[in-house]
Amino acid sequence: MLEIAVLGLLNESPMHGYEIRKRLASLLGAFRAFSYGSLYPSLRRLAEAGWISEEASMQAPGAARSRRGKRVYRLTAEGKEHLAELLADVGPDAFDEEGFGARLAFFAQTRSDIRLQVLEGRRRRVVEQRDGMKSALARTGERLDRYTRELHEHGLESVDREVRWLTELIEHEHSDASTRPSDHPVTTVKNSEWRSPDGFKT
Amino acid sequence: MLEIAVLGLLNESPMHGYEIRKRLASLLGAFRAFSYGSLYPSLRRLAEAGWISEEASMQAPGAARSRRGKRVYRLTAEGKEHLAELLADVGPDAFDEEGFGARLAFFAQTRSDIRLQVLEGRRRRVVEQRDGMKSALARTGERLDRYTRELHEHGLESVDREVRWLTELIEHEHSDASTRPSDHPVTTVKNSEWRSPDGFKT
DNA sequence: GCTGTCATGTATCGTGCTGATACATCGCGT
DNA sequence: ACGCGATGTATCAGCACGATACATGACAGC
Repeated sequence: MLEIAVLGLLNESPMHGYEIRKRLASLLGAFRAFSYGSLYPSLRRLAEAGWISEEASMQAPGAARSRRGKRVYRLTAEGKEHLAELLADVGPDAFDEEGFGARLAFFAQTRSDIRLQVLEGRRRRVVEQRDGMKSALARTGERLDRYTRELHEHGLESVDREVRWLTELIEHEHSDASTRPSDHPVTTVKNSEWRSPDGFKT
Repeated sequence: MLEIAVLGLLNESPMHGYEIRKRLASLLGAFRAFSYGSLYPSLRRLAEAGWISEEASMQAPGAARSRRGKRVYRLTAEGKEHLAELLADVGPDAFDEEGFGARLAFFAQTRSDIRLQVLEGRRRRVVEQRDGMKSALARTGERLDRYTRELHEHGLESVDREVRWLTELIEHEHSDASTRPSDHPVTTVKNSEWRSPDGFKT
């Protein structure tokens, strides 16, 4: 989601559109690279909503490295508030690829308990996906030709890797949270993977 | 790319839009799942281009007015030709995530030398991406906060895994070609099990 | 027999992103 | 003096998504 990414970036410092895109690319890595065709309309929407302000940047000859840009975008007070709400909103959007990546990129600005909720929600989602893929592969795996099966197996392994990665992140988060009370970083992961065989009701 | 996926599917047998979507989802796995909002317009485009034909499969006594009939889509001769061109076109589009996945899903219908070109082109692309990520991580890795670095490292490992996967596929392709220098030319896959256009429960 | 609800089936619409394209200026090497 | 790559803003057609609407057959439970 561009909205959260732009606001998160502008929370660190005001920027030009061009710089936003560069920082975005390096921040999200190959994960996602937005184009100007979506960035500029998004900036306009955010400005109309009042989350950011749009100032023409004057030329300061001797001053800092204020390059000769045309428009500088800055997070407003409302925008700061809105960003906090977005980062703290642990709805379904926070768990899909896009939303999770955007939130993870700004975890440094996120409360610890929210971080945990996001990680666990994402993990729940990916586990669900993995199990679906696994059973689909078990059902139809024999009938697939070699290449399609390879594609599915590679995808399954990727998702499986993501589950393990998220598990590590969660464990690390737990051990971080318990640096004070206990000297043992290994906190027992309770509630580990109770899998109801037929559905997902709490 | 929906175009190649739809044509590839219809090359096996005629289908309804609904079934196309289901088969597409199971064929591409979690790799990609197109929605009706893109599928139906795509079917219309393909029909206008003449690659597929659109037949109303009305059944039952038609006293019912205001009834939406089922539509069966079938690959035309031109469509078959066009599909062959698409599968054999080893342009840049064949090497990005979308194009490669669509082509791989129909590798069984693809010539062996084209398969190799697609695999090697994709591998070249992914290696390039991996090296870019690796050097970017080496340059800025120390300055990143823990979460962003985790995101980048996980992404790098994923891409690295894909490189190794592609390498294995390529090696296997080579050994296949050498163990079977000129085998009996497997022509069109005769499907012994045919699905009727009206429902697909076997 | 009546009702709910699930799978099947076709279709559209608003919103948003991509890739291409178009400008323009700056810094720098040659 | 000249080009050329990086900086910088902006638009557009095409395509995909997610939500939504409508409709029918099957099948279970009351």
